[in-house]
Formats: sequence, structure tokens, C-alpha cells
Amino acid sequence: MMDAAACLFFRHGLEGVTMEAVAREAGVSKVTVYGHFATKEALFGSVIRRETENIRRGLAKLPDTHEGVRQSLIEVGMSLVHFLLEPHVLAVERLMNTQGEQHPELLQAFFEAGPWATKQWLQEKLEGLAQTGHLTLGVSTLAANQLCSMWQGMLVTEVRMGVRHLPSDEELYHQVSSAVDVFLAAYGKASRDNNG
Amino acid sequence: MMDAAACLFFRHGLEGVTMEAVAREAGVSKVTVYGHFATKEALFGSVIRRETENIRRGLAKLPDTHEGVRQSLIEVGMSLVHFLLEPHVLAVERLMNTQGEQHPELLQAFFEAGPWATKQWLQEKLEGLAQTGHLTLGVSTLAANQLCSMWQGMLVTEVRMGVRHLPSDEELYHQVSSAVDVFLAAYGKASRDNNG
DNA sequence: TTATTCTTGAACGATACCGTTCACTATAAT
DNA sequence: ATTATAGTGAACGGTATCGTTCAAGAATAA
Repeated sequence: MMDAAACLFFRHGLEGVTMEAVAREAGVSKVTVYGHFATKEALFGSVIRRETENIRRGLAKLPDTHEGVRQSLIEVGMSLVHFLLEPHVLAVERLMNTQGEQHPELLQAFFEAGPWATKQWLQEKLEGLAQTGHLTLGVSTLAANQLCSMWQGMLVTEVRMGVRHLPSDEELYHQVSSAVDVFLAAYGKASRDNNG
Repeated sequence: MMDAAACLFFRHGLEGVTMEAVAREAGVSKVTVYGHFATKEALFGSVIRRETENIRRGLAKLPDTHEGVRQSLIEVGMSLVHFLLEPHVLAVERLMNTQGEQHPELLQAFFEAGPWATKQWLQEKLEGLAQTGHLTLGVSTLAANQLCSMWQGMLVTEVRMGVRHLPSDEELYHQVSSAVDVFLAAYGKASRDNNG
């Protein structure tokens, strides 16, 4: 039943979905829907919270880093961008873009489970690599931000907004590996100055 | 009258605005509004096209690059991010995020006048700097994308979505200049390998 | 069997908004 | 003065959706 709602919200947005449509899609009666969710907003909130939790779990599965720094960062970057391009994730991002203003708590929770958690996680990984001498970081929070931003580039946004198709794996690899190389040119072990 | 509509659309989105509200805000009668715009969609389209044109003009005013590459790129980056953080620009981005699916032509026009024009412009500037020997580029389209992405980081998105306040000028300068330094570490004149 | 719970279809009142119509007014040009 | 142009307020029909109610059916537990 929440599956049905999620599916419809993903396709038509909050305002584009009728409680009757949810009921129909779920194969139940409208009264039953109202029996479980007092209002449409409540249903929407439940759906978003579930998907947010889903994102949290997905991000927790990002591959760990190891000593082969370049290869390692490329793997993480590919996994991350791949994940961000999954239909469910794109859909939740779209929904938060459209409904975030009306639902600040959901928006906050989404950011904490998604972008901010990712950045925090990456930052800690980078600091770890720096402490073992595999990187020469400046401000780690800036570095994580930069790497994340370059990994995604304009790609994720363009796909999310529907002005671009999904990239091929080669294209994605190009973008991610090039980002890692730029990153390592600045923060790699042998970098001469680390802009500080 | 379009000013009134723009103001309301910016605040409440397309669906959140009534033609009567537009009429009231503009200080005219609803019939008059319908006299100028056959339907609400038409009015919305006109507003968006006007604002898109406004963005195009704003981006055309970005400072030119010069031989002091680092300083130059910092200036451009600061100008760009400053511009992207202007309320009108943020508002249009928000609207395109929410209504882009329903209005593909407007969305396309917005991207061509905004993000894509910016990237194209930057790419040409970078190529110019490379030809005069001030940069050692790899794939110029990747490089422009990376620089743009690092300049903005997660900042613009966070502000647009309302989970963050406007940054101070110092904070912005930190982000932009650090991005330029990373960029130059990879593509600067004296870079050893330019990740090819 | 009986009682309880959950579900169902259908209909309802209330509200909101769209886009239109109509009869009327004001302003300005010819 | 007459005509044209543009605007005005008020009301209308139509449609859509919300959240609720009601009488009745099906399944489950005691």
C-alpha cells in the first residue's frame, strides 16, 4: 500500500496524486487508506521517511577505502554516482526538491541521511588516508566537498531534471576517474603545495 | 502584472497560485489577467521566459579572464556563485525543479541559457588560457565541469533548498579559491601530469 | 454460533479553483 | 458626441479533491 503511494508520488508528485488513486493502485478502498493514514500529508511523510531510510542503508554499503588510493577513490566515486542515479534515489531527490519547503522536517532528515552523511563519511575516509600518509589534505571538509562535487559534476542534476539520459559506464568512469586525478593532483601524497 | 505573477510563483509555486491572487497582487481584475494571458500555464511560461532571459543577461556580465590565472579564476568563480545565490536566480531554479517535468521546453531553454551556457563559456575561456600557455588542459569539457562543480560545491543546492543560510563572503571566498587551487594543481601551467 | 474486527462501495458536504460571461464604467481619439 | 478600447465587479457552471459517513459484507477469534 505504501508501495503504491510511493510509486504514484514518484511519478506525479504530491499534488498530482489523489487518495482515490492511491487506493486504486493499492487495490484497496479509499476508506482503508484513511484508516491507516489520517491524511494525505501523513501518507506522504511515511513514504518519504521510508525512502530516506532506504537511502541511508544504500549509502552505508559504499565500498571501503584501501591503500591503492587512486583505485580506491575511483571505486567509491563510481559506487556513489551509480547509487545517486538509481531511479528511487532520483525520485526522492525530485520529491524533496518540490516539497521540501512545505515539509522542513522531512527535508532535514533527508539531508542528514543523504548528502551530509555522505560528505561526513567521505571526509573521515580522507582523513584516515591522510593520517596513514597516503594523502596530504588541506581542510578536510573542503576536500570532501570538492571530491563529491567533481564526482557528480552536472551529471546527476541533469539526469534528475530530465534533460539528459543516463550516462554509459564508460562516460561515468571518465568523469569519476578524471575527478579523482584532479583531486590527487592537489591532495595526493607527492603534491608540492596543498593550497593552505 | 507579470511582476506580481513572478513574485507569487516564486513564493508559492505554480499550483499554489490562483489567477485571482495574481489579479489581486497586480491590482487589476481577473478578467484583465485572462485578457492578457489565455491560461495560467501561458502566464507561467511568460514569467519563466522573462526570468530565463534575465539569467542569460546576468551570466553575460561575468568578468573576463586575464593572465593572472589564479586571481582571474577566483574572480570569475566568486562572480558566478554570487550570481547563482541571488534570490531571483534561486527562485527560478526552484521553479524549474518543481515544474520542469510538466514544461520541457521551458526547462530546456532554462538549461541552455543557464548552466550549459555557463559551462560553454567557461570551457572557451579555459581553452583560451591553455592556448596561451597559461594552462595545461586535458579534456576541456571535463575541466570546465569540474571547476564549475567545485566552485558551487553543495552550497548552492543547500541554499536553494533552504537547509542553509547564505554564506559569508569569507566563507565563499574560501570555497572558491580552494577550488581554484585544486583545479590549478591539476591543470596549472607547471603540472607534471595532466591526467590523460 | 456469536461477536469483533477489518474492509468495502457509494455517496455526501464542503471547499477551491478554473475559465467564462455579462452588464457596466472610464478614458481617449476621431 | 460618438465610437473604440480596455478595464471592472460579480456571478456562474463545471470540475476536482478532500475527508467523512453509512450500511453492509467478509474474515477471524472465542
